[in-house]
Formats: sequence, C-alpha cells, structure tokens
Amino acid sequence: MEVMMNTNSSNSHSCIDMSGGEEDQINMMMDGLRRGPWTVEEDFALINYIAHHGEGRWNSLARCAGLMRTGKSCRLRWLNYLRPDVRRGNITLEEQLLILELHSRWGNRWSKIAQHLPGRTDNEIKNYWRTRVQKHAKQLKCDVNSKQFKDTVRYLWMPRLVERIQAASAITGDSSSVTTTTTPTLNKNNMDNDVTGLLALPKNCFGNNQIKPADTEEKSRTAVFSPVSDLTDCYFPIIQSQNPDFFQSNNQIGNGFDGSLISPAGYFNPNLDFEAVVEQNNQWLGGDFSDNLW
DNA sequence: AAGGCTGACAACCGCTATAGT
DNA sequence: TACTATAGCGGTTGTCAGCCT
Repeated sequence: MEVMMNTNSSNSHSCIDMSGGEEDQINMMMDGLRRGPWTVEEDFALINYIAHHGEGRWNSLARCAGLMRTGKSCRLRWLNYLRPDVRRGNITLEEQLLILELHSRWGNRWSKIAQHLPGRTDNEIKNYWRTRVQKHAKQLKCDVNSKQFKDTVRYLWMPRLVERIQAASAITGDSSSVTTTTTPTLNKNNMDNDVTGLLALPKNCFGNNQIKPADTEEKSRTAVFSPVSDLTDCYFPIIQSQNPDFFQSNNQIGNGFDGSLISPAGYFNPNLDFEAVVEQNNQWLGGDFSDNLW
C-alpha cells in the first residue's frame, strides 16, 4: 500500500525539492543524523514505513525506515505535515474564532486547542497565534496576556469575526452552513473541558478535511459542536448595547451563530469599561480596526 | 536591480510526563 | 523505588518568499 503525499499545500516550504546540491543545505549532526528541511525522499520513506508498520516507537521507526533522523524529528514531520488528514491552507474565520475562544480559556495549551480544530496541528495554531494575534497585540502596544488585550479580543474582535462569518454565509446563501442540529459525536472521554455548546460552527467550516471514523486517535479529535449551550444566560449583554446588529443577527437561529456562540463563564464582566475599550481601540487604529486586524 | 526587512511556517530544542523494566 | 526510554508539549530559531525602499 502506497500512501499519497499531501500535495495540497499552499506553502512553498512544504515540498522541499533539494535535488541537486541538497547535501549542502542539510546539516549533519555529529552523530551522523540529518537535520534541517526534509527531502522528498525522506518524506516518502517515512510515509511508506508508517503505511506498512504504523506509528509509534519513533526512534526505532527512524532507524528501521532508514532515516538518518531522530525519532522526534520523524514524529514531528509526520504529525505536523505528512499525516494524510493534516489540513493545510489559510485559517478560516471560524477557526480563528475558535482559536481565540479556546485560547481565552486555556491559554497557550496549543495541543489542547488543536484537538478541537480537526486537521490543524498545535504547531500551526501556535504559529498563527504568534504571527497574527501577537502581532496585533504589539501594534496595540499592549501585552497579549493583559486584561486590556483579552477584553479587546472578547468584546470586539470575536464579535466582528462572527459578523464576518455571517456576512460570508449570507453572501453565499448557504443557509445549510449552520449547524442547528448535530450528532453528539463528541468524545467526552477525551475532552476534559467539554466545549459542547461553545461554538455552533458551520458544517463546512472545516473545509474538505476528511476525518476518518476509523482513525482511532482522530476520532477523539473530531469535535462536533452542538448549538445547544448550557451557558446562554449571559451571552454578550454588553455587545447588545454596543452593537444591536450583532446581537440581533446572532439570535437568528439558523442564520449563523446562535445565542450559544460564546458564553463561557467570565465573558460578561460587569466591571469592564467597554466604552473605554472601544474608544481606546479607535484611538489606536483610527476607526474600524478589526477589519484591519482580521 | 539589489539589498534590507518582514511575515509565515517548518523544524529544532529543552523540559516534563508517562510507561516500562 | 529508581532508572531509562519514549512521547508529547511549548518556546524558540532558521529559512525563504514577497514586499519595500
């Protein structure tokens, strides 16, 4: 059984063609192990070995596959790039929203966050956070861990993302893109902080990613988000006053994210000076900043 | 056109947790 | 119980394409 390479990458780095002088670009460790970018031949060797023998025992796998790589390197290459179900390409708006939400809950628990974004790797999410989100925090001249920044994310960026998701949904006329009924396939055994009800994601928000039910590990990574929340009581009361359109649109069940969208405990902070947040952001960026950001 | 800068991403490193002996 | 090997995680670095001057 031969395994097809993951060829749908949009990243120019992803397919390393080092034919011709490649040895010059690959560093050799003192013990003869290779490091640096993977060659196509190495990728094929790893893919084919795993196809025949499966994952696990990465050090011995590296040796048996004839790869002059550490087990760690093989594992990382497989998990972050070669796995057939790795989803590549731009982070969608829905995924951005989910990342923001989950990060607000769990912080830099990238692998945990990645578990709820099928096909995305912790490395990818981490890179996204560092290159996009932290960049914006830097632009705003505030610490990414500051309350100020977190409030901005919660009460301004995330609602704006929802609006854009809905706008995109309206343009495409994809009324079916909203998950109003779901099959509770969430593997709660593997989700110690259940996100059921956290987000009602459009059905197609994960694109063409095919999560195979038979993939034992991946099964646990496949979260189907129910629109039914047990945390709807305090849903964005502040936003309602600041942005009636947003509130209204988000209460149209079946036309986007319903009231269950974002309502973890702590979202509504009665002490938050929301107007101050808005005002300061407008000062920072001179108007509609979130479009610039996202 | 050339050099510098920046963003994005792949890969590595160090550390910790866990399993096996 | 102690030790070792392995897996996994998060932080950091290296590389390269594209943009800017």
